[in-house]
Amino acid sequence: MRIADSSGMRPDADLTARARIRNAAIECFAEDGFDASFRTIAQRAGVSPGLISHHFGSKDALRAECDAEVLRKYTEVKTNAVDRPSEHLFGYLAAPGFAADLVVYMLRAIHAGGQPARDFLERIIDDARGVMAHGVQTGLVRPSRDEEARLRYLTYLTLGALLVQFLTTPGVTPEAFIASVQAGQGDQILPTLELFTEGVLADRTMLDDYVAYIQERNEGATHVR
Amino acid sequence: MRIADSSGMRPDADLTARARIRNAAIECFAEDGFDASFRTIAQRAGVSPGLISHHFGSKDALRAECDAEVLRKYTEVKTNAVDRPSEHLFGYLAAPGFAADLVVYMLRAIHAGGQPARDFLERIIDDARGVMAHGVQTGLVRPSRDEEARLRYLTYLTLGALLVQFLTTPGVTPEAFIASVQAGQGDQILPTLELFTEGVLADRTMLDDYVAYIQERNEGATHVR
DNA sequence: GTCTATATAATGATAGAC
DNA sequence: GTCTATCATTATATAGAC
Repeated sequence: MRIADSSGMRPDADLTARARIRNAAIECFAEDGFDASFRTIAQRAGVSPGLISHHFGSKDALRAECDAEVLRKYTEVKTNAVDRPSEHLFGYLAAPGFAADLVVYMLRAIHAGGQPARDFLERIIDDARGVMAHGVQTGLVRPSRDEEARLRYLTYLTLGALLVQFLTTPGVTPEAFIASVQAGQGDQILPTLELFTEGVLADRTMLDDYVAYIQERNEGATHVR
Repeated sequence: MRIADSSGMRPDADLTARARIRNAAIECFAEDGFDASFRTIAQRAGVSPGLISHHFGSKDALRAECDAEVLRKYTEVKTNAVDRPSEHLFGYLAAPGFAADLVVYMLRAIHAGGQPARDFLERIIDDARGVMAHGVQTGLVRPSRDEEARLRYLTYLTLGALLVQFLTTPGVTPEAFIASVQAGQGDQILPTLELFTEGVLADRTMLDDYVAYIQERNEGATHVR
């Protein structure tokens, strides 16, 4: 079986121009956002701007293919990361800035809003669902009174914090940003561990009162029925 | 003393065209983002597009004035909210969607990135600093091992969650979005109280280990000096 | 398949009449 | 101060040559 880019080399040369354009667009979108122009993308792919329109028809169509490709590679990286390290894994992760481009592309997709943002968000929540369920099962994570609501809210929080920091970091490349996140930028490890271990509120009354209120409300609703 | 818009009425009529343009721009920027065109803004202000250039010179200059005005009104609303309700207060909060425009404008500023995003972020953190310090002082909020780092991280989290939800809510007006947030959209009250009261991790070992590591590192550094 | 050249639309900014 | 008309730029998309 022959796999196109199983080596660690830059897979530019033996790809069709169409695929090169798509990959260049993913990089440009990650670096500059989705208002990256055809000229920029064409230059990176080594083709003329007109060829992009010729192959993809419209910018929306180009972006749709990029979205799909990013999700596909994201799935690939994730499943490879769960399994034991295979030969496949290194080909992707060794390429400098590749996983970074994936993550930053998804941030850009959320940033741009619209239906694609919702699709990516749901996909991220789906993945987090498995991680959280596993954490609860192994006893690492507390059970929640509403697992689904917690899952979504925690995703909003963590994804949003990443986005805010990305947007307010001046002129950073995807690789540099992801590297700084992995290094625990700005002393965030301690506050993260504090919040996730101890919370921030000093006593339980607000939570307990609200839980009691919810229970009363539900009992009342059951009564009516 | 005569105050221009002390009444509860729409303050359009007796404002100069320049001020009407600025206010219209703030509304347009909040609703459509900063790529709202001069034509859109001019239409809302009831003037011609050319007049915007004539008064403000450039779009950046217009936005700078809008930023300043939003920050000014934000300060005004905040200080009025802290003091007892005065006559001034109602004039602003009664106007439908006014506080909403302020909040959403700031979200848009973060969203657009660059130096203005950093300015607004720092301003929000500054305000949160007082709130957190007060919470710790009254015993409502746990003290942190690094108050400043926690402050910043909590701001990233909460502001980011707001931004992600705003970006992934289809075609929502500023007023509707803020209203849904105030109503506790999507069952977020419970997970928020859970997280802030109990955290999510089941035991303390990760936090305790990290705190011990930090202390060792600091002692080592002190030794070297 | 690929390029060059061009059409078309929208934007911010400018000039001059009133 | 305000408007109309226009310019210059940029973007995507298209047409036709090679």
